[in-house]
Amino acid sequence: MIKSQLTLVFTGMSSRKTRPSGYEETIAHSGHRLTPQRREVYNVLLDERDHPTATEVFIRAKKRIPAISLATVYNCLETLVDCGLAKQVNVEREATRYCPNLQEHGHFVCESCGTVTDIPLSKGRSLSQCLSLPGQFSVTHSEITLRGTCSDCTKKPISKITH
Amino acid sequence: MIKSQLTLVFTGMSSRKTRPSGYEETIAHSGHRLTPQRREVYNVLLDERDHPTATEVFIRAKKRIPAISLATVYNCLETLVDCGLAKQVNVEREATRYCPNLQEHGHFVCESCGTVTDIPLSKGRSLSQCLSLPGQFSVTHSEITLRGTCSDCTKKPISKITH
DNA sequence: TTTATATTGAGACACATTCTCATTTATTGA
DNA sequence: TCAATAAATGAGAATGTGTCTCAATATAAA
Repeated sequence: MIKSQLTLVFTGMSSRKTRPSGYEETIAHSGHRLTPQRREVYNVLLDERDHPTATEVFIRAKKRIPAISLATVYNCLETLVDCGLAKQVNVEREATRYCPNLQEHGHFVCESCGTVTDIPLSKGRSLSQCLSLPGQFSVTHSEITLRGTCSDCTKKPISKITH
Repeated sequence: MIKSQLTLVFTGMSSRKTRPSGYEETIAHSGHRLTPQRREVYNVLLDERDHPTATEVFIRAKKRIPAISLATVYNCLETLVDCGLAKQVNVEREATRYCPNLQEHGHFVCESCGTVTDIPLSKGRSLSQCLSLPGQFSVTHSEITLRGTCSDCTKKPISKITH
């Protein structure tokens, strides 16, 4: 019964773009179980690459698993981050957003429409090269965020952010 | 009475390093008043460049103005940011920190001891050069944060963060 | 002075996130 | 197959940071 439902889920997923092959193994091998909730939360991230917050993921996941709770969404997102399948993106002190893009990249936040866009690094550059770091500092993570006006809003400057 | 106290405060301040000359005018000309509370909150930032949170500023400011409240510290910090005399520094979703360094710079967060260090940009670089930004994107602010192990903790790796 | 405006600060509030813990689900080992 | 064990879910309470409200106070302008 539940098994067949999972099969459907799998069928639906095979059309999703750029899903890392073996993501199920990634979860399993991290010592976590691949539950229906985790699977769907991950699908939500893959389906719309717009850096949703936990609450937004919750709303989208509810369409697929109506009984899912916000706490579970938080748990699932944490698991995905643990496994390395998603990254947290923090903009100022707004709610944390989630991003399944595993390449090293920066983010652009449009102050007009609020969208968060992935921006690739300049070719052959790493972020820590941008700073003149004193010796003995060893970097494990780096993060860069730009703010301004995105391409769309530059073209039609009428639409203002409404939230 | 209060006037003479302020004079003392000024005397104390003259020894503070790299205080922008004319900071009083900066506040005044921004349409804000230079109150004792704002003055001392600013002094707290200048005295210890360790990126304190609002609560930490509150604790330090209380030693100088025992009656000051946390809400006022928040108000004062907001005013200083408005005037451009301080910047907010957000690390993950931790409490916002405040920084009176007005040069464009990045931050290094030590995952061992928790300190936040200012890191100057590489000579002749701007942050947006690190990313390959599509046309039509215009940048107004940029922010870079590195995480890892700082110089001190590399040397003595015993001390671990305890909070 | 008198009036208008700005600031302070106590407490209530908003929000994102985490915690607790009973229930459910899955896995392992006889 | 059937416990026994382990892990995950989810509802609600709790936490922490930061904001809002508003009355009291202080300052500046007329």
